Amino acid sequence: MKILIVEDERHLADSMQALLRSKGFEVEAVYDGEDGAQYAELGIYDLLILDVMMPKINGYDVARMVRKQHCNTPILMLTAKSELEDRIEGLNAGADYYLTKPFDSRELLACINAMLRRQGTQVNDMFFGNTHLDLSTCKLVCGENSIRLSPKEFDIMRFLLQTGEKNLSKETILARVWGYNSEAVGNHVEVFVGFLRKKLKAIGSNICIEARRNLGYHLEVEADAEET
Amino acid sequence: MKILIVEDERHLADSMQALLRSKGFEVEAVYDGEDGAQYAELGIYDLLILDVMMPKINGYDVARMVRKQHCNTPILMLTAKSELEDRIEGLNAGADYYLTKPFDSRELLACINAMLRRQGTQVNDMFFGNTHLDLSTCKLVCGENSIRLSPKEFDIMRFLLQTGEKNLSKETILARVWGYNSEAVGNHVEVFVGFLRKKLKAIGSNICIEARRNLGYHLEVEADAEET
DNA sequence: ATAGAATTTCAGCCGAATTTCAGCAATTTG
DNA sequence: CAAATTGCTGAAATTCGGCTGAAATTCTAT
Repeated sequence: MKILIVEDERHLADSMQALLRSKGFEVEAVYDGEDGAQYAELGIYDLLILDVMMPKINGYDVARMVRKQHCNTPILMLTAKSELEDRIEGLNAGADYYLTKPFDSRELLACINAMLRRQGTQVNDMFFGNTHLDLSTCKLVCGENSIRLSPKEFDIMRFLLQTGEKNLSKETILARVWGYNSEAVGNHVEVFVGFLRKKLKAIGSNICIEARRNLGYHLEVEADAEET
Repeated sequence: MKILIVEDERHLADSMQALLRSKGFEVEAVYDGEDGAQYAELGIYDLLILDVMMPKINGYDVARMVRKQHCNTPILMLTAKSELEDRIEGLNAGADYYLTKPFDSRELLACINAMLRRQGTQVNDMFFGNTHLDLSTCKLVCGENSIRLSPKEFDIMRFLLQTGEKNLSKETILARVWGYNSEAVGNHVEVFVGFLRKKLKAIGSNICIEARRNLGYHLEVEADAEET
């Protein structure tokens, strides 16, 4: 579960980061709107926390930019301003929730949980076709059979399950699994997709990882009954 | 878009109902928690607006009951209480948003829109005749049949569907699909139009790609049996 | 240190997507 | 009607991204 914090008050950013880490989230933080927009648009986060008043680009505009990229990661907006107009502007800019500073950490957690719950980000197992991924043991399970996934295999499989039939580009997978600016290249993804396909087959899964040339990968249930 | 209001203050319920109706929503209202739970569990609404303090069953419990039925309609909770603990309880009970009374009608609309926006499965399809193009899977669909389009086929088909019956010149298609200054020539378009015609036929579509000598292409619905 | 697992690297292959082309069909023009 | 132009089509050729197996390297736990 990956969360991006965009907040220029270092102190607040750090304490939120610590709080969320302690709850088991992966957290990254950046400190101005420009970086925020750039990272957010990668589409690799499960949740964005945006401050409104920030250097370079304000939170409303970051939200609008992100939405314009057809990236619909849930957005929690934070602000010291509690004026009605601000809340409305935030929501209309694409935010999903609006929290006024100062806020209680329990409230932050409650609304983060509400948003993730809504987004359908699974906490236990993720299902697709006749198969599911056990998040606590990192195993792919299909009926009686199961097989262990290596860390990277697991990350990729989870990401694929999250987006299901929607397309995931290699670049997005690289950014999420190998990190924003790593050396890794497309072939890495190809190799791991190969590993996953082999393992899916080994347990008799009907999940296919389909490639769309130049676009990326997505899942499908093997049953293709479409011909002339 | 169907909304259920559960609110015991008649006056407020009525004015919300009027407001939302004026914005084009279908709205129903009930006036206590028991009715609320019963209606909500039908699972036919796109959004629930729940008051917290109500006769018979309070809003938190209605939310919990609804969620327990695996009904995950988005819930907007309304309350006069603005205490931290209440907000947290509401969110943890399954609410998606918490609005404090009295609220501004514009804020109500903004957050309803935000919730519906999130809920909305953004399935982008383009229709023509008996056929549609699924933009997320790049498939042409006609009734039970569907067929995958290659990237260039997809681009051209989408462009044609966009302009529909209006004429599209080969040059325009070349500029759009192959790029402003590419080597591609008219025959490229002809070949791909051929591919598309074959695929349209294969799925039993009634869409025709008609050519107008020296002008270009446009779509038409196949008009059978009208000859002399 | 060592075995075993996980990841990276790489070269060659494969096939879908695209391009090319030649010949035929249809339409227009003189 | 014949000539000229434009559009259609099937088949062959080409290209390029994605796939694969094997070897090399790095990581991890004992």
